[in-house]
Amino acid sequence: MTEPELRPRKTPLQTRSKATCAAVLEAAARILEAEGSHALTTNRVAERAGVSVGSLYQYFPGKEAILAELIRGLRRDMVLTMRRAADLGREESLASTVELMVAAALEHHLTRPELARALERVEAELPVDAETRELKGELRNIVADVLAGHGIADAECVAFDLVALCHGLSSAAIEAGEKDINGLTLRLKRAVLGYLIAEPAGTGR
Amino acid sequence: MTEPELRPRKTPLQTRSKATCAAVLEAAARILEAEGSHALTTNRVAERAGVSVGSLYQYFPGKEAILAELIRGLRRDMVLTMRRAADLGREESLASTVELMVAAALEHHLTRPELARALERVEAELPVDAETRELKGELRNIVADVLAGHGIADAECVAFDLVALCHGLSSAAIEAGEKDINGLTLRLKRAVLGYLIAEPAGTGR
Amino acid sequence: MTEPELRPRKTPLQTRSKATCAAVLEAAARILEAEGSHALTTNRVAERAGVSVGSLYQYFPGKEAILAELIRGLRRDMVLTMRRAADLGREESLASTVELMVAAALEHHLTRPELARALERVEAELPVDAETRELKGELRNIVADVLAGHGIADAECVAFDLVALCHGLSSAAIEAGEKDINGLTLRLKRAVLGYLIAEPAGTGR
Amino acid sequence: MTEPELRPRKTPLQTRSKATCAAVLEAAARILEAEGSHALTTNRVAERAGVSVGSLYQYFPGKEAILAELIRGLRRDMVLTMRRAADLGREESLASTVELMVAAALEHHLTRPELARALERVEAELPVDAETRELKGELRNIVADVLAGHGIADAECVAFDLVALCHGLSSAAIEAGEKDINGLTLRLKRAVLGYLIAEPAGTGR
DNA sequence: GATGAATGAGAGTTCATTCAT
DNA sequence: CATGAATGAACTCTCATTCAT
Repeated sequence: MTEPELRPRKTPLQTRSKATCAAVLEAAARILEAEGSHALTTNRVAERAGVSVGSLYQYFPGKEAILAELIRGLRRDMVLTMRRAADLGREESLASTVELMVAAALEHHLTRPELARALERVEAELPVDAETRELKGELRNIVADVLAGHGIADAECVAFDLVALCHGLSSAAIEAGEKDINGLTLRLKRAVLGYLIAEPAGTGR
Repeated sequence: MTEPELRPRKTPLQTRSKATCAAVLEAAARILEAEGSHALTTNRVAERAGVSVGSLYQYFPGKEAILAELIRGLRRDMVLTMRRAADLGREESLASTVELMVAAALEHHLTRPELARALERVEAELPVDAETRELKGELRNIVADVLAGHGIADAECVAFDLVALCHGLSSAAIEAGEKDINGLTLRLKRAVLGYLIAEPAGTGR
Repeated sequence: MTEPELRPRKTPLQTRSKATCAAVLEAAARILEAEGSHALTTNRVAERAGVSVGSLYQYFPGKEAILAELIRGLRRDMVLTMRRAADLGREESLASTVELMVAAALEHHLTRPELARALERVEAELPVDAETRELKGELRNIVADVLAGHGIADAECVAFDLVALCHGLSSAAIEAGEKDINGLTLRLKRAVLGYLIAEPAGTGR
Repeated sequence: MTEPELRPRKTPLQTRSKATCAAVLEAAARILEAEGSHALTTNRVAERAGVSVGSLYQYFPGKEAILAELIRGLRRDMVLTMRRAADLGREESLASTVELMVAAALEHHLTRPELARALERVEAELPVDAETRELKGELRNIVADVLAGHGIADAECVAFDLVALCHGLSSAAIEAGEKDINGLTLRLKRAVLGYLIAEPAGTGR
């Protein structure tokens, strides 16, 4: 099984190329959120992007590469948003910082919920490329750093759990059609702070 | 867009039929966990099941119906396991009951982790059929009943959150290759009990 | 290209067999007239006939044989009806006899119009079997005999033309949804008598 | 029952496209006349056209659309031929005009008899598209105009009958292997003029 | 004889990708 | 470089026919 190339073919420097590239990505995103991944065909993407299939293949080695790039884009955004939240919360109480970060995490599900959902599913079926893996690690590191800064033990593992648990909760809520974002933020905060407060179980007796 | 039929075509009563039907489902499951949903073609399923395509179509109106049936099977198992756990914990402390139920939830991710993951992704792309929706509600009801029995307020919403959060956490952990099941159980317990202990946020000052 | 067998497999003598046979034919007829020949599958015919596919194949060597039998049935009816009309008109004027025969011809299009149409199309795609060919000749002979009895020259050729022309006219009218059968009978009579009156062209100058 | 699309997918403007399109139609015609509609499969058409199936589907949404296009082509030809005949006969006697038009009608059966027959059968099984219906009306209008121009009453109904009757007669003759075209023309003329001469029946005592 | 589960060749159709223009 | 016509492997699904029960 030869892994398909997931990187763009060339990093376009010229203006026109960049525009084409962006148009392709945006077209793919729109199809993905409107009709799901089964409707994403290269021909349709090209058409929607106002570009010929040939041109599409000029910039992306294949369909998967487009998806991979969309995923990287989303992940980059997440890392950026999260880093900003972490920075803002640097001098704050743990509770406040958690609130900021939870809001940041939610943002990702709120701006283009269908796109986020679709990409998540796609991501699970695609071989993870190096950059994506790195970005995921980065995200957890940001959280871990914040936790460590507040003296929380075993920050890395806790960060992992908190990210996962937030992800599960917000995905489910958004998918269930939850509209009350404030309420959802509070529930996420409760989950996070609860986890942090609860004594690491297993110590008991 | 005509929704594809997701129910099996005939419920086989004879022995031979039942065997064929089961063979198809098992073959589909195996392909799914070994190669992912993109490798699941009706011809391959039939071949792997040692059955002709024609026979496959005698029992399932299409690929999607096979997937839907696998999903229903999994969900039925989950409900059963969870109900058993809830019953066992009837006279126990909240902490003990949580432990039982968390273990039950994990079981589902542990028996055939890849299959569970694949089906989850597939489920998100498929139109949900009535029975699946009902089974999901049932699961939350079981949890909500337990919570209510322990005097927890707003049991339904809390049940939703707990199920979602456990799901997120265990999926992520299993996917990350976590092998220490005891440890994972403890982390899940911590998340659940933490959420329950934490005062419903937003009340603060 | 081996011609498929178009004769029934056995001429059933027992009562039950005859019933099965008839049920199959009637089921096929019903499907044909309600949904067209593309919907005529052996499985559906069997089901509709309340018989197993196996039994169907006991009496007919294949799908085509069922169709061929239906065609023969229709042709036999036509010959019978037409012979009766010819007999009735034996002592009558030409005009009256023509009226009787035209009515007889129309009957065939009126009792089960859709079935007649469907079978006609099917017949054109099927290799003609001996009996059908004979029946068609028979029909023309009946007409030719009547014509000859009225002193018309070249009766065989004229019979051919009259049959064809009536067929064309009534098919088209029925297909166009004509409901006024009396009117249609008059038009057919006009066509037939007109043809007979008109001097064999080509003799002119 | 969703009606299949019968219009071509794109009207090809470039030279290459037009060639492909034409090749497909011609291949389909050849298969139809040589082996009948049951042998007309998209793969075979493509192969015979020296084109890939993909290309075929680029221009036609399916098998039926190819057939529909062939039918439209034939009908267009018929209308053209008939109009020309009607124009030629403008200053002539009724008998001469009839001769011209009868010859025109026959032409259609003579150039590619098998094709014409096959398409006729197919047409009866296909949902009629708008253009085809229009062309059929057009044909009758041409005839009706000629008749009206010669002072014939109820020209539309008569036109309908004449077209139908000619169709029936020539189809049957051609199918029966008639080779004497002059003779056939005379018989058609006799049928038409006879119908016109014969008093509209039903008036008689 | 009757049954109906099983068969599998083959039909229709799509879509990622290439390449002549 | 851009274009979009062409490609064809692969996929879903049907249905005439057989044969073990």
